[in-house]
Amino acid sequence: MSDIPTPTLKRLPMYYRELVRAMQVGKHKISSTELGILLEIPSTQVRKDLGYLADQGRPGVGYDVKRLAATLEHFLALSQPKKAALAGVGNLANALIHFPGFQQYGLHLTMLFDNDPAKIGNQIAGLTIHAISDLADMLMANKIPIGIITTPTEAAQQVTDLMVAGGVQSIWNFAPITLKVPESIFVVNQDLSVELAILSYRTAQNNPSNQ
Amino acid sequence: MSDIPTPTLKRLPMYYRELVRAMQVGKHKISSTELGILLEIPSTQVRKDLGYLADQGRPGVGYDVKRLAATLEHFLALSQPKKAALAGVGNLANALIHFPGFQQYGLHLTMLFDNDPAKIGNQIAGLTIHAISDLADMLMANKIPIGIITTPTEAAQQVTDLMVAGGVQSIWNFAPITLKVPESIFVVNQDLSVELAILSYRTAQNNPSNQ
DNA sequence: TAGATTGTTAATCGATTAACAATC
DNA sequence: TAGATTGTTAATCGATTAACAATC
Repeated sequence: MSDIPTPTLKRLPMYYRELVRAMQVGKHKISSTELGILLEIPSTQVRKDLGYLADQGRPGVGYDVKRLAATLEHFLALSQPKKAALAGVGNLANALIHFPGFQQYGLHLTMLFDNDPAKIGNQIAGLTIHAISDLADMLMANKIPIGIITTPTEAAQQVTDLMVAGGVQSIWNFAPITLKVPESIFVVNQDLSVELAILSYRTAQNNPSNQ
Repeated sequence: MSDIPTPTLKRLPMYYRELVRAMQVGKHKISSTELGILLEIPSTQVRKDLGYLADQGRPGVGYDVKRLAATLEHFLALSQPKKAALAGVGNLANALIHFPGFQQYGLHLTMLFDNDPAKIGNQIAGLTIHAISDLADMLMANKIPIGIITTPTEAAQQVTDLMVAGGVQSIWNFAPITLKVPESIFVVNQDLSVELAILSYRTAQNNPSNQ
């Protein structure tokens, strides 16, 4: 779809983050070397990455902090409001509902779903919890483009199918399962246990046998 | 340190996950093609990845599910208990404390820290919340190899320094910041807002102007 | 002008994929 | 034996890094 390399795409939000920070301390110009030091990335790669954007630095001077931040904000569509619905209202959902990053990145969590009768009808942070059986219809009716899955693994595929039927374009999946979706749907897998396993491996490596 | 490629390392826990699932349904043998279909990975890559392990498949037959699972469990050190301490007891911490993956992957959350006097001394899931000022000493005294950072961004570097002083070997960082640590410390950055930004970008791509 | 820094081309590096002989 | 599947070598692909002329 796009021809920007995935590794580059993942670094763009990090540049954005540092630019926002630079703005906050009143910095006007920043060089690829400075950005590189902040993020532990070679300056060549910073320049290459930023080359994918419409913005341009000035030789001998660097990049205009404010303008580059605005370019990234636009490129990543961060200020374009995007509605999201979440299914599976447990502890993780609760953390996400209160996650400040959502507002910051233009995601508006507007609907919650669960299949536990004890939860349906309750409110969290001003949002009512609806029945999973209403998911597809409500998503369709409200044109929600993003689904977030924080259900148990067993329910994840079924909920995915409902979200797809409801017309979502992207899914943020926290369940440890490879979801089957039509090709046009974009899925971000956020499987915390993959990271846990790597942490386990690296820690044991330093520490071959004990504790 | 190790010579296993990072992309391979990230796929190993996924193979493990599917093997556990296969065991649960009583499957004894599995081929690289089957694993590949489950995870949407070419079978060649599956074989290449599994080639880094001590286990061997049998031509014409496939891999022994139980044995391969055990090999992975050992390789990733999942059954080797590893103590972890967490700093910053907010909503995200609460989700992690109740995350079932921890037990499953051998991580034992044994200590919580916060600097809010209203929280210090309280218990969550049987764990007492301690003062940040005690962090380094308590980690050192209890030989905790893993630190988890769920503090606000502003506190993350300071808490990191204390964890490093306390002797941790690995850090799981949920704050959106590139931590400065000695080279020997392994850091997993779990910045949810990076994924949010990518979700924002891909969703807007499908949907150039609205919602 | 001298020094700094960009954008970009070419070289390098490393991971993925294709192909296939060996094995069950 | 015929069919299936492995492990591995070689080819391909794509990302990172080095180098440097152009620009401020």
